[in-house]
Amino acid sequence: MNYLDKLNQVQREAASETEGPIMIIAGAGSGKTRVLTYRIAHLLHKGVDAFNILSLTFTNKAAKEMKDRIAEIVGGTQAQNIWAGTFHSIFAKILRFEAEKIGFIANFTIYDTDDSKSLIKTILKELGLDDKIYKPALVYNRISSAKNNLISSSSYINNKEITNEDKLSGKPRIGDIYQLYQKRLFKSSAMDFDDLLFNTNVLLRDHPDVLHKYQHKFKYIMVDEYQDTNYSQYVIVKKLAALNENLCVVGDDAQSIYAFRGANIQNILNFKTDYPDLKVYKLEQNYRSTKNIVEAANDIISKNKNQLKKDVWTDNEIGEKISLIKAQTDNEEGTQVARSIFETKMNNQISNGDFAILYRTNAQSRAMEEALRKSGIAYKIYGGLSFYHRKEIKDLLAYFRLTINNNDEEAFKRIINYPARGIGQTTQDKIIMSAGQSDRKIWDMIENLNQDTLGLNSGAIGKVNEFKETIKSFKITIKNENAYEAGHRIAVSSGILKELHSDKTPEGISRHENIQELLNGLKEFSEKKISEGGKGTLDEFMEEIALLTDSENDKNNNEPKVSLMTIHAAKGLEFPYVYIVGLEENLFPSQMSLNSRDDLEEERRLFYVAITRAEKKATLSYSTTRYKWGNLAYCEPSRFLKEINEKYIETTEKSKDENLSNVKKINLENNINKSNLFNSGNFTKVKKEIGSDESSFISDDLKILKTGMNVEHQRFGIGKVMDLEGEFPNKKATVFFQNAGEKHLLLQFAKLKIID
DNA sequence: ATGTCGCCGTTTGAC
DNA sequence: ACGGCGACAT
Repeated sequence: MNYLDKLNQVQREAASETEGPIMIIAGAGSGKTRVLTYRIAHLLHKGVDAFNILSLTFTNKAAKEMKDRIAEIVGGTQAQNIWAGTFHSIFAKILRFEAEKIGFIANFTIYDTDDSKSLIKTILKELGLDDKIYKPALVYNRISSAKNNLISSSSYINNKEITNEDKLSGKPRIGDIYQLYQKRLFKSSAMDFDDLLFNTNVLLRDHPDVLHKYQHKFKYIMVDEYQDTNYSQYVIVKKLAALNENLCVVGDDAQSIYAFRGANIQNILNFKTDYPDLKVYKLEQNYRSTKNIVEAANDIISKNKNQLKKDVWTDNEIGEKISLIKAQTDNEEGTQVARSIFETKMNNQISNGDFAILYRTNAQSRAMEEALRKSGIAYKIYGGLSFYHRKEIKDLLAYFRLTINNNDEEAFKRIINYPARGIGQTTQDKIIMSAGQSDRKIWDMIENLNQDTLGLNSGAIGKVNEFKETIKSFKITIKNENAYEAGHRIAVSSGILKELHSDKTPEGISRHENIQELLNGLKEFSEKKISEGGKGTLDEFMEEIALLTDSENDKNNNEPKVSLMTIHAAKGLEFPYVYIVGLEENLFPSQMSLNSRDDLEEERRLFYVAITRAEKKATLSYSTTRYKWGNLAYCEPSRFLKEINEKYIETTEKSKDENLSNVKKINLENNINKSNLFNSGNFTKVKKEIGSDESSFISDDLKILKTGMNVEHQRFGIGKVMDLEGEFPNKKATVFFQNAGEKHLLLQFAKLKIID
């Protein structure tokens, strides 16, 4: 049987049109992965060498799955030779290979976001800038977005428009920070995530021979999720494809959800201008979901102004309507979702693996997790604080990093005094600051401490020298031993294992277990590499894990589990039953997105992505209250709920009763009784709600307060009471409080002092 | 130099 | 609720 027979007409055309520039606009669930897979299989079948194919995917997991499926179709091991992976991993590989061309060493370190922010903090300290004004996260974003638009630090500083913006926002020195930041990265032989793309651009721009080499190598290029590429990625692709122009991009503007990190929807829209003889295919038939889901999703996305015309439809059954769950608290939301999963599972005889719970922010996972655990439902959380971001793991990895790359400043800072070896802040500052202000690299300083005039006492010098010798001995270790042996030795000799072993708190034990797990991972890695005829060194291990994300690190555990993840992480995945939780204003859509139409439209696309993950049924839920920053917050149902036509939503007697528009709001102004027992200057008490452990306002408390009253809040200081609103019959109420031009929602009464 | 306490800001998303 | 950080004590 011909493998192309498994595709519909348009899919087949798109898959078999192998030459020239092609754009595939693929609606949700329209089988784009399938098309890409068959397209590559088709190329191989036609005799194209696997080494000439470059496939850029959104996750490494997607790349791996694609390779496996291609191998199934065409057979043989050729599929493994395809260059497939994320932009970051593919170009990191190329950059290591070509490192010396741009002045780097091949085993440069890749800084993650934490490292980058930490470096920014160091620089702020050196420049004497206030990190309250120059918030590291903000500075990082600013630098990141410059890099993603291929603006170097010098062009940043020379760009009037940009520097004016910074001046207006009261942060005129961001350009200087950027410049210093790059200098420090370079001195540390390190690149951050954005540098992997930026420096690839530098490499291809300044070294025509290298460009030619890869243009010839990558005769066929495919880019998945093209709507989420940024300018820097766009230029790379454009350059690489310039010779053969066998470029196929696949995307869906309706699923563009990464504008916040520089993704540029224009990349799709401009594609036609770049390639006039472009062929465009639209995949509009959805194979994934029921009619109900497809139509509801269309309904949602139609509220967006900016989009390409597309008509997604399906031949599938009508299916079940969307259910709505209303809860009183975030914990109850979890309980109801867990109960619904349990019931659905029983009624349909299906497994945990058929369910996913999707949320807007990682913080929401907690309530879901608890409820599932109580119900005895197996689950797995994807994303969040990934394994490799845990402190203890980063600590041990920092030893690996510093051993491999002695100039890795962030790794150095992390472990120079961990476990404690008597090298205090003062000593560290002297070393790092003077290395920072001179042109010398960290390791150069360390190697020549004795002759230095850093003003260190002999005790400190001795201790640092001891540390230096330790790292030097590790260098020999990693040359002679495989990743596991070396890793284990370092974990022991560094004192990390001992340090954690002596910590008998539950956290300490868990940290110790994590280290053991990392060592197990090293063992697996070494054994696998050795069985493949390689060495399985620690260097290789570090290269592989630097760009891994948690979802790609899936343990091959066969027990089916409910998947918990953010909607962003769910991109590209599908599940029979999908629960989208926390559909509340200021949560989804996120509060941060309410300022601009573009941001709100991105949130709406995110909702679209969420709902189109569902095959059989989508369930939406929201809660009327939720803990936020340890306080109870009152929540309104999300505007997105109202945007779905009611005909797609299941209305039971119960939910009719609690209809969205029915959320009662009573202004308590007229309920306030002036002749209350209240005495000025007192702290009111936290009242307990019956049947729950929440502390919150109840209407009796509210009788004391009146709009316009001056009150002192422990956190926010002195301000005025602005609004009082409550919801009966729950007798809960919300107090808005204004001070210093900011409006706060007060959630806890405990620390409120009434002044007059 | 190290450890403890209380205050502060934090949370959109992630290669 | 929680982690990071500065202030302060040991």
